[in-house]
Formats: sequence, structure tokens, C-alpha cells
Amino acid sequence: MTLFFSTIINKMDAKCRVSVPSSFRNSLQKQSFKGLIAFPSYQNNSIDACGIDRMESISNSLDNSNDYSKEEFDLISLYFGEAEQLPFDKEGRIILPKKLIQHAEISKEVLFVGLGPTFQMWNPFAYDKKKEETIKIASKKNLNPRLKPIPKGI
Amino acid sequence: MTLFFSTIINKMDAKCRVSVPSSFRNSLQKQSFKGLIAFPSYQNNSIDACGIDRMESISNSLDNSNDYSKEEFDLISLYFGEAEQLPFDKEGRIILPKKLIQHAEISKEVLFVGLGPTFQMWNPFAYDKKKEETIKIASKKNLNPRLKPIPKGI
DNA sequence: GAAAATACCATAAAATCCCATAATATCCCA
DNA sequence: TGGGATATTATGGGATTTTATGGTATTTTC
Repeated sequence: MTLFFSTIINKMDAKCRVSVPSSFRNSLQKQSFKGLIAFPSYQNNSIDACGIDRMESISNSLDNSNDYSKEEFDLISLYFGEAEQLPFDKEGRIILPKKLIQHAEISKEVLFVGLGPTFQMWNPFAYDKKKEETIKIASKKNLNPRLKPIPKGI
Repeated sequence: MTLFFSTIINKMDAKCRVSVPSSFRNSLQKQSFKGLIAFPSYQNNSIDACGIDRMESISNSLDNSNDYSKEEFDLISLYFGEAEQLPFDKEGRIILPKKLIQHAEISKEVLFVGLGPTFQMWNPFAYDKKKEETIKIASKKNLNPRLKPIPKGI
């Protein structure tokens, strides 16, 4: 299983090319499609992304399970429709499509943030704002990042 | 299951390299990612760390669970973003990123302390202070290490 | 043929490898 | 059990490779 961590900012050039951070790239390169799958997040101005492996397992799970609600099914279907398959060039860059750039309001810099099995791309400024908000809400509601018990006991 | 014990101090060099104590290293080397995952602790100026196996287990339980509110999920996502995946070099060292060095106020020496399924990295001075405080409070409240927690509000 | 997309090349900075050494720890056998 | 032989650590520094980022050339598309 591939997990994505950390936060990295890279530059987007005039051709809309961005280096995918090497720590992300290396695991994506090992998958059957050498690149990433990206879609506009429906929750905020960011781009959701993952490797083809995850898309395949989601697809399998959808195909084999009746436990998804109609609403979930519809949402996932929407995601498939809006997904873009972005291959790496020789240097490990992708080309960001205009639709996604507009959705995330990206201009010169792209912030990559790992979320475990997936990651996101942001306008760095927007990410900072989101981060502050998250912390504000968490402290107001007295949440902490302590995870609920881990089932297997690792 | 891997457990980390004991306290070891190692030197950090000019390239920010630190040897991970061999007793910690051996179990981490056996996991799918040869290295460790490190986060800034939200409770104090230390660095929390564990192996990839633990992260995979946490990630799986998150991915399959509906028990988290959106706010909790956002907060946990933040922590994934602040985590760093630090691979061993051939000598069994990691390179500490500046962000983590600053968070833990580390300069030349790194104290590793095992906490069972996880471990921490500290500035040795800060750890001594924390240790003293912990002992002071425990003796005042006459606490003892035991298996079951003492009910809150005592 | 013009515009867009893609491949190819170049470079500085950073990360990583590789080797060397000294200090420990561990082994092994009398 | 002792103590020399061997292996493993921890640590340092130079050499090499990778990464991020440009730019130019070539191919594709309509």
C-alpha cells in the first residue's frame, strides 16, 4: 500500500508543468499507470489526487458491494467523470489542465499535501487559510488529533 | 508487534544526519518502508515517530470508518501533511528536516526514547525537564504505572 | 501551415551514495 | 571465565546521483 505524507511546494511554469515531489513520484512510478489521477475536490478549492491503484480498488469495491448508498454511488461516479489521468514526463512532471488550475486558483506555485492514501494540490495561500480554519475549529470544539483505538494493535 | 524501549542519545551532524539507535532500527528495517515516519508532537516540543506499519493500520481504519466527523478528519489530515517519511541511508541514519529540528529545538544531539508502539526524538535538555516534571506530578499524586487507567477526576 | 502538445537537453542545488575510521559490542575458544 | 578476534555501531567527509526547473527542438493535431 502506498501512503503519501508531508507538504511540498513546487513551481508551475508557463506550460503548466509541475514537478511531482519525488517522495510521491517514486510510489506512483511503480503502479501500472505512470502518473496520477486528479479531480476537483467538491469540498474546497483544491485538487484531489491519487494513483491508479486506488482508483482500481475503489472501482472494484463499487462493483462488488451493495453497501454503498445511492448518494455515495452517485458521488463516486461523478468523481470518475471529472477525473483526469496525468502522465509523468521524463523529468517526473505533470501538466495541469486549465480546468483544475482554475478550480484551485493556482498561479505560480503548487502545494502538494499528503493525506495518506491520497494527496491534494493547492494554491499555497488557500491551503494556509484552510489550515488555520481547521485548527481554529478544532480548538473551539476541543478536538485533538489523537486517533481512536487502532483495531489490529500495531 | 514491534515495541520500542530505552533512551539513547546520538549526534546530529552538519548535514542533519542522525543515526537511529540500532535497537529501533532493526525492527523498522523489516517493514515495507525502510525508515520511519516523524511528526511534530502536538503536546510538546518533541518529534513523534513510528514505522510505516503503524501508519498503514491507522490509515486503513480511517479509510474504512465513518466514526470521524468532518472536523476530526480534517485535523487528522493536517497531521498527515506535517508528517515526514524519512528513509534510512546505508548507514542507518535519517536526515532530520528543518521543520522538525525547529519544532523540537534540536541542535547537536538527539535523544531517542521508546514509548512502546512509537518513540520520540527530543532535545536532551528539554527531555530532562519534561522528565522531572512528570516525576514531580506523579509523586505528588502518588501515581503508579498500572494496566488500567485511573478513573478521571481523581 | 499554425498552434498546441510532447520530447529532448541543460544546469544548479540538493539529496544520496560510498568509503574511512574509531568506538562499542559480541563472539568464540582455550 | 578471560581476553583476543570479529562484527556492528556511530560518525565524518568527499564523490556521485537525483531533483527541480528552465529552455529549445520536434512532433502532432486540426
